[in-house]
Amino acid sequence: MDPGPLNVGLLLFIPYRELEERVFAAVQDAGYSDITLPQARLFQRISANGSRITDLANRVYVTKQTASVLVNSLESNGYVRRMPDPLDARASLVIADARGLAAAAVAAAEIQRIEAEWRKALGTARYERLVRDLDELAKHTNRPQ
Amino acid sequence: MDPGPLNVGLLLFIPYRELEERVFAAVQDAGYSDITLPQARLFQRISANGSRITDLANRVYVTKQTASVLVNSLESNGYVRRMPDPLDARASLVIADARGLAAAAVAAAEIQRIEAEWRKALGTARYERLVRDLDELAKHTNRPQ
DNA sequence: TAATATTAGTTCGTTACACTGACCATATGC
DNA sequence: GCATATGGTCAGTGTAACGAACTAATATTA
Repeated sequence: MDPGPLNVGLLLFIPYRELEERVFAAVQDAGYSDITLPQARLFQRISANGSRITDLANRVYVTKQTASVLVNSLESNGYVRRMPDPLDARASLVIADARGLAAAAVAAAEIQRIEAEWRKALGTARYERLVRDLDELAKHTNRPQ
Repeated sequence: MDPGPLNVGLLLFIPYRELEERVFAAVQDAGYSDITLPQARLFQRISANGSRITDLANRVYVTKQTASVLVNSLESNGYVRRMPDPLDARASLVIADARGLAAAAVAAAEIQRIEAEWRKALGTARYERLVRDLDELAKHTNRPQ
């Protein structure tokens, strides 16, 4: 049952998905059980000063229709709110609301825990280097981040 | 519109998803338009000597019911076939079929192209090091790979 | 400044996906 | 031999994904 050598995509995917799974479980266990994984994936891409639907859609790789639906759900449950974009009356800015900020704190704490594990597994220097290289690679993609 | 500093999860996600998107588009453009992204994600985890539904479900992070549905679709379109598992009469092995192998070749070619770009962007030594470190990190997760 | 084209976002309708629960068949342990 | 665990499917439901069509506001250009 040897799956064969893993390509780069899978090598990126495996730790990514492991982290996501653990963080999402931590958030759920902390009482935020009315958020789904696709909603959480969108939520974490919202910037502190608010993000437009279209930007979120691009970051998450979904259509703006889908992003709109996800934001509606998040809004219904108090994770985010919409505010008018002062620069463009067509647009609105999605911004984290109280419940969203509280959930984000739980997520951040779990990420810290996982990073500590990974540092231990690879050694601090090697881990820090990995993060820097990933950052460089992410910059190289021409996506809106 | 500064999204703030990106956590490790996102740093892994961004290049992963970029690669996936490009590979999937290449496969579609090559005429394999009857495969969906979730199906392709499962397909690429099938080992050369066949994989069980349960193993695929674990690798892809879906339930075995979902994996079963995805395999059915892939089977209908000639990407995979099921064969009985000689070691366990309850199980069956999912294995790539002709159309699946042809599509996989297209995917592999596109991955090579992307890796060449990434090597160029980071420098060969740094890129090879990154891949090794990712491999180490993937090994550290206790998931079935 | 009036006509035209773009862009931001929503609504509608449809399909695929993902989950839980329940179930059958085979294996395994005592 | 009987209880229990495991591999897989079936049924039912809700969410998420898409394309197409639409409204409203902004840019563009004549």
